[in-house]
Amino acid sequence: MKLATWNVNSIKVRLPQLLDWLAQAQPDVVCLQELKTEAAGYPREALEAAGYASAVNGQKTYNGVAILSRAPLSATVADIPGFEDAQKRVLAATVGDVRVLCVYCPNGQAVGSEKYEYKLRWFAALRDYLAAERAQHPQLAVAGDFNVAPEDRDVHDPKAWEGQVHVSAPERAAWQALLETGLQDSFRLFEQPEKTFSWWDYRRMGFRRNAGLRIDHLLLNSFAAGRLERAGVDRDVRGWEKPSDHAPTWIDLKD
DNA sequence: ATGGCTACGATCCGTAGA
Repeated sequence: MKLATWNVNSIKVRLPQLLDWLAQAQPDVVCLQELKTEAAGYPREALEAAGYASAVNGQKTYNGVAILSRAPLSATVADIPGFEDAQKRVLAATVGDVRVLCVYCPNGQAVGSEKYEYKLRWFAALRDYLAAERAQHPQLAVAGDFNVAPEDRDVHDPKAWEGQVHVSAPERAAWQALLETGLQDSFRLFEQPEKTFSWWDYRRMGFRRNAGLRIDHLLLNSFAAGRLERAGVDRDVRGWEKPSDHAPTWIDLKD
């Protein structure tokens, strides 16, 4: 089973690239973030024609997440149960024997801002949700845009980013707390090329300079991690016409 | 020191992303 995550930065604008990438990469399950549309504007039929069922938690203009799957999706749950939040950032579904959570974690804007405080509160709620899900499901995968670069090697210029939002100590501690529910960062279970990133700024030729961050992640509990064969980033997609600022990030699990 | 691009929604600029 190939499981991927991609922040598409508008599903309407990115549909052609998404269809091209699906045909090329042949993933079985895909978590999408930043749909920027309500379910009514979601291209369900086009994706069905490409062979994928969709579960959608949409929102106008901002946020919005979906899970695509070739196999049927069941036990769909939107948002973080018990956490009051108007922003559509979370969607869970079961595919085969794997519980899949799609997450679009808050950006945080700037350290100390109101949005930063929201980001930390949101991560605490996610942590509790993951702990509960892990207790309920033998195999758990959490995939999405976490908006945290876990270590300095996940940052193109750690000195320039020091203390900034996405790398600040409280955000990295919040990331660590997610792992401590019993999850592993699949990407780091393999030798990986240095300076592998999943996001590059649209400005200042960020992609051409490889001025990026690794902020899109796939977390697995130990049972799911035992099936892990490969992990990577489809970096080329960031160089396509009219790209998202994120590249698809994926893992292969043994069947 | 700032903004640099892209998407969106209601315009011809503000908000947001990271």
